[in-house]
Formats: sequence, structure tokens, C-alpha cells
Amino acid sequence: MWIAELSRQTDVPVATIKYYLREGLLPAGEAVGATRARYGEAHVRRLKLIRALVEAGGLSLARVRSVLAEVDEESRDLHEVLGAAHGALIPADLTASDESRRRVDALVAERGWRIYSESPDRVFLADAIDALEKVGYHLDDELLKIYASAANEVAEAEVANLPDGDRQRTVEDTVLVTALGGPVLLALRRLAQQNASAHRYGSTQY
Amino acid sequence: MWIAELSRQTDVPVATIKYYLREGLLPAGEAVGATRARYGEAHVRRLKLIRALVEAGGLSLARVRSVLAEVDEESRDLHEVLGAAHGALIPADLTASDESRRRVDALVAERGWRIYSESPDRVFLADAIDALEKVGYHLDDELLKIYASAANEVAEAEVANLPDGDRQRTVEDTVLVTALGGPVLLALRRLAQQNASAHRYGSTQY
DNA sequence: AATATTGGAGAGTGATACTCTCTAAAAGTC
DNA sequence: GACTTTTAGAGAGTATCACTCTCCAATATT
Repeated sequence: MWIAELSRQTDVPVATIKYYLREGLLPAGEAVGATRARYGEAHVRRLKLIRALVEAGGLSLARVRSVLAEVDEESRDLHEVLGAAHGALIPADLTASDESRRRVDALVAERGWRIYSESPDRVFLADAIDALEKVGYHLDDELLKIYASAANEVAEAEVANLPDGDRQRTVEDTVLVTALGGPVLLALRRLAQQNASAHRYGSTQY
Repeated sequence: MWIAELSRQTDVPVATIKYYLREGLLPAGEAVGATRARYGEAHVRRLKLIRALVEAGGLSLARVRSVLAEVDEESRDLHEVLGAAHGALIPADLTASDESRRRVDALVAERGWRIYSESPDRVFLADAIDALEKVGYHLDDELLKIYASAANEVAEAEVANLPDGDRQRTVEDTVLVTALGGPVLLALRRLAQQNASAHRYGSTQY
């Protein structure tokens, strides 16, 4: 298919597709002469993945680029790739207090989670805890454990639900579930918070 | 205190404080002569709230502005204000398929959650489900229920943990917990996903 | 009197994600 | 075979966001 058809199938303007090609987010099509290139199903899928991560997942193109680089990484163990793709989903320039890092490490150890010790998510979590403390809200251990157990239930179900497929597909699916499931979970949490606050603070009518 | 002191206490540059004043995110100080104004503890707290929402919560200034408008709304019932402040945390221009809206409504009904029927979170959730479907990943009812139950556990604990305080404080705390607790929950979920995928796909070493 | 700080307003900056314009080459149409 | 349309590729332009800088006259401080 030509670029116009790729644009039609994905609802992404031709100019934007060209921009993604230039930026290396989308592999070039198969050149047919100097001013023509053919695109295939792989391009459709890749383009949908990019748009999903950007629009629904709220990722920057820079972050999408890192994620795609990991998705395409073929030399490593699948589990390693999943970890790396995961890492690419979050900001890289984080600092967190030692106190919070210790709390995170203790939590991971207590739950017996198998996590790379250098996983950026550890630092990210410690940083998020710091942000709460900084604004005067202390996240106590009990609440943290409730978060962890809820997170665990969700994650186990998500990973169990991942369709079997080839390696590329599995990595893509994992990235998608992680990036797009987040908004789902957060929306449900806000709904549940509204319900809980209705019970705590609400008048009778709602 | 003068603006320099406000800047020192909050670690926000004077130029940025002036910008927030101009943008109406921060109320003006008490004018003392033509070129001097005094700021107080309320300004420090407001400024910390803004930075927490922007930096840790990842909100745009426009969204922060709507949230603050709701926080300052004094004429309404507390529970209503909480709902509105909640609504201000999410984008406003959403469209979702009828199919997903129905699934959301059914889920809310099944759980017996007390939610305003026009809550923007319903649409937001339906939209997030659509985004997953669009990319070829079907979120089945069982998984959706697991998300909902995990969200419920977290939300109940969060609301129960909210300190007693005056109305203004309660609204601020709710907004903070909602906005800053999100990253915490998502980070824990990613850690739990890594653990789950270690078990499903992992080699022995990690 | 000399120096420093402030409020206020406008202009400038850097990053991000496109979007538009242009050119020469090629493909399709009559 | 002339004419119209489409394409690849690259550069320039645009819109938004969140600051950040500069300047001024009016105070305060030393």
C-alpha cells in the first residue's frame, strides 16, 4: 500500500507519518523507485501502537522512541526485554531520598517480588513517595501495603491475561497493557474515591 | 513575608511566582505601597500545592487552574466540591462509544457505587477502554472487575486515611491524594507486573 | 546619597509535536 | 505524448506550554 492508504487505515495525516518516518519512529517503507515506497501491515500496527501510546497513554514521542527501541530489541531474553520496555515507559532522571528507597526495597523484599535491583521503577516509586511527603502528607506503611496488594492483584491478572503469541507481539501487548491499562485503573480509582467520599462526607442525595 | 522569602521557602523562582500571580494561580499578596506586597502561610501552601500537582501529578497549569477554582469554591456542599475537584483533574473533551459507556454504567451499578451519573470519570473510563479495544486488545469483564475491586480497596483506604480538618484542607488533601497517589499506584503495578512476568516468562536468574 | 528590592508588564526562550511548502521524479489518464 | 496527480524527502513555519528575562518607576534599606 502507498502512504495515502496507510494514512487512511490509521487515521494519521500523511504529513505526520512522514514526520514519524523522519524521526525514526516508523521504519521506512520498501522503496519502489525514487519517489515511491510500499508499506505493509507491520507499518499499520506500528503506527497504531505509536498513536495509542501517545494519545491514550500520554507518552512523549521521545519516550515512545525508547519503548519502540526495546520492543525491537531481538538479542535479549524476553523477560529482560519486558523489563527494559517497562523502564522506557518512565522518566529517567530521577532522584529519591534514601529513606524512601529503603521503604521501597523493604516492601519489595517483604512481598517477595522478583525485581531487578536496578529497576527504574524502584526509584520512580521512591520519588513519588517523596513528593507526597514533601507536601506534608505521610503515606504510612499500612496504606502502602494496601496499594501494593491491589497493584499485585491487578498485575497478576494482566500478565495472566496476556495472549500467547510471538515474541514481538508479546512485548507489544505488554507495553500496551501497561501504558493503556494505567488510565483505566486510575479512572476506576477516582470513581471508587467518589463513592467512598459519598459515604464519608456525602449528603443523602447524589 | 516578601516575595523573596516566599521563593526561598518554596524553592520556586521569583519570576515563576510572578508568572503564577499573573496567571491567577496564586492570589495576590496584601499590597503595602505601590511596589511591595506581603505574603503569608496560605501562599506557601498554595504554591506547594501547585508545584506538587504540576511536578509530581503531571498536571498542566490549565488543569491546575480548574482544580484550584474548585478547591476555592465555598458555596457548595463538600461532597459536591470533591466531585467537581475530581472532575477538574481530567481532560474535558472526551468522547466514548455507547458500548463502553454501557459497560461502565453496568459496572458502577453492579458495585453499587454512588457516583453522579454525569461524572466525567465515567466517560474518561469508557474512553480508556475504547483506546484498548481500538488497538486490538479486548478488556474482558472479568479483568475489568479485578481492576474495579483493586481500585475500590485502594480508594476506601485512601478516603479513610484522609485527616480530619477544615473544609479547605480536606479538599486540598483529597486532590493531593488523588493526583499524587496515582503515580505511586502505577509504579507499584509496574513492579508487580515485572514480578508476574518473571514468573511467566523469566529465566531463573534475575 | 547610594544601593537594593519590588510590583507589574511585555518580550523572549526552549521544548514538543506537528504541519506546510517545495522540488524533482514518477505514475496514471486522456 | 501532453497533462494531471501523487510521491519521497527535506526544510521551514506554526501553535502551545511553561516559564524566564528585561525593564521601569517606586520604594526601602544602609
